Amino acid sequence: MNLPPIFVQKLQHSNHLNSVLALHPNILKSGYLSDQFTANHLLFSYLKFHKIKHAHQVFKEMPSPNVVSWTSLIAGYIECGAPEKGLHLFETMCRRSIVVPNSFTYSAVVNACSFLADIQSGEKIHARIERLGYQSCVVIGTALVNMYGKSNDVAKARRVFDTMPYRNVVSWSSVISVYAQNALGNVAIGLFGEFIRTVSELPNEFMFSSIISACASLGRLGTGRVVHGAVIRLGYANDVVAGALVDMYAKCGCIGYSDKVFRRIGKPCVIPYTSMIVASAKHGLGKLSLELFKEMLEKGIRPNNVTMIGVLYACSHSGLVDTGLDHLNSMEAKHGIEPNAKHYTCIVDMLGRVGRVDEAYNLAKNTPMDTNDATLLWASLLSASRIHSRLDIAIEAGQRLIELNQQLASVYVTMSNTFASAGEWESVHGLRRSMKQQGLQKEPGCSWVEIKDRSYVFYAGDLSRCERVSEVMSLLRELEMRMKERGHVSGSNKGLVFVDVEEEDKEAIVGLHSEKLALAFGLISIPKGMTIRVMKNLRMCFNCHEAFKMISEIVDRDFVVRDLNRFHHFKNGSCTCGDFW
DNA sequence: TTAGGGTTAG
Repeated sequence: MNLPPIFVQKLQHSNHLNSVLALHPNILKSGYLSDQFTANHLLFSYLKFHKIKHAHQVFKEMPSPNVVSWTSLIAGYIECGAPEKGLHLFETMCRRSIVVPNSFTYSAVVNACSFLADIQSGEKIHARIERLGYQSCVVIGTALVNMYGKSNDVAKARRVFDTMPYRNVVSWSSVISVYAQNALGNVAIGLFGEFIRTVSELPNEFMFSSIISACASLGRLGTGRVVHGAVIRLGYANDVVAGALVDMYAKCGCIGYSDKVFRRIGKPCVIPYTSMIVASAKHGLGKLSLELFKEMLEKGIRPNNVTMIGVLYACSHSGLVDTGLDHLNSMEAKHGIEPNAKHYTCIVDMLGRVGRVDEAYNLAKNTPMDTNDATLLWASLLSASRIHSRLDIAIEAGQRLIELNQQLASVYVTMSNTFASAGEWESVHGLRRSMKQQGLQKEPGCSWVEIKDRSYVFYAGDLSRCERVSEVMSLLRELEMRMKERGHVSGSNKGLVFVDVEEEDKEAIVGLHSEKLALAFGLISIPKGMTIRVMKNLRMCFNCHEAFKMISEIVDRDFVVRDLNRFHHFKNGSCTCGDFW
């Protein structure tokens, strides 16, 4: 039996960076850096400890790095969060033409393009992969599916997947996550079913996480519970799946289940904590969010920038303005997290809600950001300005959004509504003309809810497509009556009336009703990219937690989904488990 | 004989 060289054995058994650091000069002195196998092990040992500079030093010290050395270093740069450097290194490798990239190199490079969402480079590399015939490699195919998905080109991702000669559970997970991440949860769920029916492999944690996330975005509680059952039966219990479940139950209105799932995690890491912080915040339980945040800090779990978004979001949605400002101002000193545009957007939103529109505006003006962040921030400020009748700031926010060329139809509608509430009809008509000239049409707001495997869809301003209209209307009347009893009159409807510029004469309040209804059933659908509208109108009218309490008094218990039969799909009819908990 | 693909929270 051939044993690996002695240094390699030692490197393989190094569990601490110090032992690698100690071996390095010995390897150098003994001349073993010219042995590619040993040098590559040294390089890789540094990468295991995320020491990219040390790894690069080894690479430079090697007299003749081979394809493994180049590929390891490229992958190392991607791993440590510098994919652009990985890509640059690949270009150098090709330019020098001494070492030829292989399939391992190409999979790493495609991965770099995924992280950068750089579809231009990705497509060029894809073309080279095809020329070289590497496209039939399952790892490269899967990496390409992921790359197109991360660049939001779902069609191309699917085309690659469909032409793969061999696919495994990783390839299926990848294509399912592409749909889940691109607001096409129904397709993701359909593909999951196809995988279960046609592939003999079992789904794994990656696949389950994506599918649970798809259920969350669609508000598909029934499917989500069935998937949860499968997760339990297959014994999967990692933080990522648990975090996805916490999020799914919260988005489906079941914060109690979120809490149960969360509390069953032995040692939750930062992600489930963040899920639970956000979940509580969305249900109006800001104080619980802050308690959870304190708890995780006490356990020594370090928050990241998303956790801080959750904390600020919690303050914002529970009116804890001063606490929110304190967290913003201390997050860098206390947790080493520099506030970014998303954090400032939470704060602008928080100030805007309580009517501190000038402060919100000053903050918005002075925050540097990219187009996506700017769109969220100015849209939030526009909405707050409308609610608080600040025509001056609404005009500026609207202009900024028009300059950004984002959400134009929404901007025109909100601006028009703001002018309408101020009685400035000339401007309202001007905006309507402008919309017509540009051919802008606002897509109607849409909410949906899944009850016993059936989806009920509600369009703003249009009840004709809504099933069970009379039941819906009677529930709404009762809900509104109770809201009024509890003081949720919401400023003589000023902030609540939803006027569609194209349909101004219709009964405008209907649009709002349909959205309230989705909440009434305890289910808020939040597909990526579509969310905000639904939430925005809701949040202006009442506190979600309060609503859930009221709804549980009104809604028939029959609406709770208890059917777990679809377990059978996963276990050939041998399921006997009737209780999730 | 070292190196490669898929997940969650905003």
